[in-house]
Amino acid sequence: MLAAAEGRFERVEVASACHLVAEAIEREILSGRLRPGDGVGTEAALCRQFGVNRSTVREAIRMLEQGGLVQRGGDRRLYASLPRYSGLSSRVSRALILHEVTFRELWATARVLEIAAAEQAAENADAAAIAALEENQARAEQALDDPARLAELDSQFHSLMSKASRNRVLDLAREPAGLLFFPTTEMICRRVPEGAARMVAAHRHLIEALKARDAAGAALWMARHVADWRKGFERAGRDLDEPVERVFARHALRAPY
Amino acid sequence: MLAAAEGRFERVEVASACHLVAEAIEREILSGRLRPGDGVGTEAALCRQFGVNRSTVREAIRMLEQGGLVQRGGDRRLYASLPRYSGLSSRVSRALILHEVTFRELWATARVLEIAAAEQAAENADAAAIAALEENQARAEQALDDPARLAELDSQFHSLMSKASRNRVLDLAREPAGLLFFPTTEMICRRVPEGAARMVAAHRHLIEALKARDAAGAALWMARHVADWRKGFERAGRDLDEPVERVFARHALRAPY
DNA sequence: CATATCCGGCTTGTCCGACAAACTATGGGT
DNA sequence: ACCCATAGTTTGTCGGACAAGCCGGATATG
Repeated sequence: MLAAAEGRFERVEVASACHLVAEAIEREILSGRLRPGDGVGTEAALCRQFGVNRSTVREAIRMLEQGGLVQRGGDRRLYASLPRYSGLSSRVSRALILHEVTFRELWATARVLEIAAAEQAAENADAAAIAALEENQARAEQALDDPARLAELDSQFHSLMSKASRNRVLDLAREPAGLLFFPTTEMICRRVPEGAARMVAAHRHLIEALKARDAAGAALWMARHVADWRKGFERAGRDLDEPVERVFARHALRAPY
Repeated sequence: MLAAAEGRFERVEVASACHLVAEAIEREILSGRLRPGDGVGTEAALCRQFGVNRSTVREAIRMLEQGGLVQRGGDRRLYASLPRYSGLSSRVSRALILHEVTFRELWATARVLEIAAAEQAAENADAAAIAALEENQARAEQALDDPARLAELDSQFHSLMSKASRNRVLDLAREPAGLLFFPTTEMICRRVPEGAARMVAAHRHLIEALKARDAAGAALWMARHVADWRKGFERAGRDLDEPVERVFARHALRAPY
């Protein structure tokens, strides 16, 4: 049994050496004294500084590594680093799957996030971002009869749209849901023949709205696009209240850091 | 220098033993063969099964522990577990701070997420959730002249609202932004005298909208509430394009797992 | 018989020392 | 100035060790 946390007292702070070491290094980075890209020092040096064994230091490093605060360079050396968005997103996706959230929850959340991304992209997208979207669109038009490729391109389209919003908070909030949509979109394209055409049409209108700096138009077309996804999902005979399948963990599982 | 990832070839998969061990255990949990709460086995047992040294197993465990897939019980034994939302949120918040996102990004994202939470809470809140919000409101009305307490209650109010939406995806997407708002709200309450009154008034209207199952009303009042935050922020002489301060890391840093 | 106590085993956290493989740097030869 | 070999560093892993905490069972005691 896990220890019950039933009020009254706070858990007493029993900190093991490796946690203390990890926290010390973490503080150094969070406070800015260690800047991303700086070397953290060799394991032996850390042993000397903290006065603990190398095994202990290595356990601490493993923890920080998972948190993305520290990274091994190509030369295997330790460098302070910024937590990568992608790693965090896949971890959040994983958590969502394990908590068996339903497609309804996923869809309702993705809906507002995607619409917001489209709106803000219409306001903030630069030429490069729009060019990237158009290239994606060109590829999608070549792949109308390849559901797997199309689903991947759709996923990428939304990711590019989110980046185009130049809002990193929004981008990070959106990505976990995006990761979970990807596999389902493929299923929908496979089962609903007209889905592919509607998808690229919506993407086309979205790109036009971005070029025209038309936030309302972008929001409108994104709303339609997301509504289409839901209709396709239901037309494929699926129930929105199903939990997201465990199988999809494979996509979210890929390479955390 | 960090290794450049300059196209052409994918990184060759060079997996160290401890990563392989971690991935093996991770797969076991993601696939459902190990269910949350199940014991994972002692370190010695894992050594025997994988045929590696205990140090290696321990490094693998540290990684999984950080990911929340595995937890030490009160008896220090290893149990499979669900990643806790709170741990993930604080980590995302930390990443946002380190990436020096601006208040503008934060606000624009929180805006849509909070409004969506209010709408969905109006549709889905049960009696218990509404009662929790009312208790929070009662306390806030007692604390009108205590900015720190008020800011904490506001943060809690929005968290409760998000839980009331019964949408776990939305809740998880919203929380990181919420964690970063908390310290700033305190500053605003301190500098803008009328802020506190407007805040509890908005909360009151939100609760009424929830009781009336009035999604549009809830969205409207939440929009006003969030707009107020922004006005207060600007009236306090702050610029939306400032990055979120590092100092706030203290709040986001607390107890990851 | 019920209870209290003690002891031994198991498990974790940490330490020590060791070694192969990969990488760096240094210096020598051309 | 350039190339190569050699020595030194650093990481990843290993094997073994020990103290401290927890558990269960055996034992002593009322």
